[in-house]
Amino acid sequence: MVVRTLLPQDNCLLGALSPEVHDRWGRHLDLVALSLYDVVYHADQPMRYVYFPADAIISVQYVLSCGASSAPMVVGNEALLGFNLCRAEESTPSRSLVQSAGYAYRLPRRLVREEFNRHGEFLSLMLRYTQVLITQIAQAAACNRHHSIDQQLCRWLLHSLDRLPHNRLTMTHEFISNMLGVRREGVTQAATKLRDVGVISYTRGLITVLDRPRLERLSCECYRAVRKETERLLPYLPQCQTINNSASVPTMTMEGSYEPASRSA
Amino acid sequence: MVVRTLLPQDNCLLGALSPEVHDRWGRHLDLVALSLYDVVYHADQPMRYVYFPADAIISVQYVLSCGASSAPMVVGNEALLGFNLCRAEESTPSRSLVQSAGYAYRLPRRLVREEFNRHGEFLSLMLRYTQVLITQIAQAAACNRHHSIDQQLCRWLLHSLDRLPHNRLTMTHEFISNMLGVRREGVTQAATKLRDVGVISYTRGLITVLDRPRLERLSCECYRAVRKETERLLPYLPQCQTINNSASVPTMTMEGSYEPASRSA
DNA sequence: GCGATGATGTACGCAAGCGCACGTAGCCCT
DNA sequence: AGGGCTACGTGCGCTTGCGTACATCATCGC
Repeated sequence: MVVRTLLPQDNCLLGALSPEVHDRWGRHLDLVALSLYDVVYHADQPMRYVYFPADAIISVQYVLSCGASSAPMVVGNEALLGFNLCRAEESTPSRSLVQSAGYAYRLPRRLVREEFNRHGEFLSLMLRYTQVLITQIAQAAACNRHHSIDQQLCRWLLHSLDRLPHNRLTMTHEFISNMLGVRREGVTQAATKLRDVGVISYTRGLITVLDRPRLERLSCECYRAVRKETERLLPYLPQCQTINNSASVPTMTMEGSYEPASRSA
Repeated sequence: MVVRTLLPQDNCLLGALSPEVHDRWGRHLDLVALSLYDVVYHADQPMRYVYFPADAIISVQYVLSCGASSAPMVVGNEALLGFNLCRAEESTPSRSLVQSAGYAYRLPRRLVREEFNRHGEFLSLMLRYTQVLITQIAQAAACNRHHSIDQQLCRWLLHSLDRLPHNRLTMTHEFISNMLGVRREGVTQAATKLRDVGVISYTRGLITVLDRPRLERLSCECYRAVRKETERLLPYLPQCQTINNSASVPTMTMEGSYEPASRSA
């Protein structure tokens, strides 16, 4: 078995920072292992560290008092988690949990705060990333309102896929349903359709994407909108090797059994 | 007729800035009139100015290609619009339009950019406001998913009310339906229920809130969650005079005809 | 191997909200 | 004053997704 050594550069944002910043942060930067469903931040609890995912994925949830929740944001190795405010060890009303197990670099928030006060490249990157985040959340909100579960599943799979180096998603239907704020059965039905036409395959808790170009065409515009904004504002990201822009057709309708029609045409 | 002279201090955020900042901005700060439904920023168009609403309200919409839209954010005199990135005259994929006519102070974005580079109090405020914005959007997303139109209407009315000095909302059902991303008829039905129990009254395009405490009790938790986070992070805001915390009951169910039940209990 | 556990498949009734259609009634303009 | 525009009211059939219930099936630990 090959064990690859992780480096800070595995987080794209860390990799984009200058040697000066790394000099200041180096010995405070810890590599920590994150297990599936670990809760990185509890709602309204102080946040002591900032996390830069290397190969883990973390999603941020807003939980309602009835227990229902949606995950309007997802963070992988393209950015960081917990920079909010950076003024004190403040909290947010959201909860963050590990969506895909892996490693992340951890840094005391104090250092990030100090870096802010130097107002250099890091601040610039944070402002850009904030804009990406807002787009991500708002587009997801519009998507929830107007698109079918089928389409939302495609979007979710693609956003997750973009943050992984392979095409296997370790997540159950149950988990996805929590993230999208829908029923588990709804996810199962949508996933079944995707499997029946050969776009994905899956077994217990493991989804394998077989035909990503097609998945992109089956997704609604929301995936591309977020992706476009991300690429525009975070130029330090490596181009995703699996994306292809061959499809000039914005959305695709499957022949026969599967038609992921929008709810409000 | 009494014409009150508007001052920069009518925008709370402008009012919270130090005299030094005002010295730098003073002669560049223009008072502009905004008419209902004016589009302040078109999607993907360069943003040349930053707006500080005095008594206008502006909502930010994410529009889908099918024409459907939701307004995940609302900005009144508590903050500003268009500070995103502040690095260049960049654009966003969202559209911003005037939800309530009035005046706003306008400033070339260049000056805001320069203020950022001084990284002082203004930056601090912006980071806090960013956090509020994210909460506002994400909570609205969760609300869209899990709460009824009845509840969402209450939330919308309250958020709008918080940004006005009186209790009259100049908006049609049609407009609200666009903001919430639902049908016009759905808004009419929800509004009728609220009127029947005496919480609001309305005529063509004008809604008057008669019983705000009750409106708050009829709203879902989402209004309070956003408000709480706003007050925590933007301490420069004046306390809303109309709010009362008398209700320890988190949600209220009307006797008889009206029961704004959550969609997923 | 084999049961326990947990993930997935499927069905049925129900309610919210949608699309559509059309009726009604303020308000403005001439 | 009256006509027209626009906003509001209301009903009907339909679809999506929800809640519930239960069946199947893969994996894991023993």
